[in-house]
Amino acid sequence: VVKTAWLSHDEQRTWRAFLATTELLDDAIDRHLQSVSGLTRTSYVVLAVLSETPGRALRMSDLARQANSSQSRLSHVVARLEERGWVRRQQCPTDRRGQVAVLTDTGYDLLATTAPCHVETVRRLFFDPLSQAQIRELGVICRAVLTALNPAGS
Amino acid sequence: VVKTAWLSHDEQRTWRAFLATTELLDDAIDRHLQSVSGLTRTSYVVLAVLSETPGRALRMSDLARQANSSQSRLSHVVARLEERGWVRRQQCPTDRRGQVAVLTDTGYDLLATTAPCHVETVRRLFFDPLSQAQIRELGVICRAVLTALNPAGS
DNA sequence: CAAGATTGACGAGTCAATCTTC
DNA sequence: GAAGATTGACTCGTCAATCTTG
Repeated sequence: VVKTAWLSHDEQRTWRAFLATTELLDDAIDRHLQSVSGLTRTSYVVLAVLSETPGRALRMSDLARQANSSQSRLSHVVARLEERGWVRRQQCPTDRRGQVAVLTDTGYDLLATTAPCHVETVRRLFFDPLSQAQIRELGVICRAVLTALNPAGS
Repeated sequence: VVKTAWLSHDEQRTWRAFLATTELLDDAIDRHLQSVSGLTRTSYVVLAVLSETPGRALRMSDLARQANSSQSRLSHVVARLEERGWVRRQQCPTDRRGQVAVLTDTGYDLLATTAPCHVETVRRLFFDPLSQAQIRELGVICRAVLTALNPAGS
């Protein structure tokens, strides 16, 4: 019954390995981030993106794009981050529809504390098992999939 | 402040690309599965694993391992699948603590209908942008990460 | 009417607690 | 006491509806 353009043997194996890897890796990283900082992967990425932006501020829609998040997801996340005082929202001066999310000093401090620990986990779980060449090749592969996924480009 | 064993340039680029790829790919696949079958990626994988097992039945803990899921997650998922009549639970004959999840005929039919469509999506989003060599190399890379992630092996 | 952003209800996953059997 | 499995409360993300400004 299941035969319409089925996967080849290599594809099947790769797909299974990819699924398992992303699932287990995501779970492990989520658990670690949660335990050391109370942050979700999503909220960590939001803080990280803000911290790298000049002025540590971004419009909600730009932030959503750069954090690979939907607008509604971002709204919820930022609302939670604001409750805890890590982010603040302001009216956008040039567009009255817009809101600008600003990383607070407290938020920056939290990120500065969390980041090294997080990076260490990423390195241990993800990079240590790979060679330099594999890391570069994986980058090429991901960007190829990304380009196809996101015709608009980022 | 953020300088403890930071990532190299290549690592940074690869990590960002990997994050974006998995996030966007997962979202796209979830949305597609949901729209054509009402299934989650998790529940789809559960049904798929069962369908490939002789007897279309597995103990909960084995099913959890093979579906890369926690026990509690699996309990919730199977409860939902059972409500809709796609899976049924039975006492394990050899261990009175155990439960066996069994794929029903209705569940199998649903999977048989959904699978080709899902595979088509996976092929289009994931495999089409990649060469044969890249697919094999990605498999090698994922298995290397997996091995490090899961010392017990599966 | 389209774009930016938010909200509320609902579905799904996590954690800790619990129950049963080994 | 540990393993198999479940449950309930809580958090997070999605979708559709809504509101406001362009």
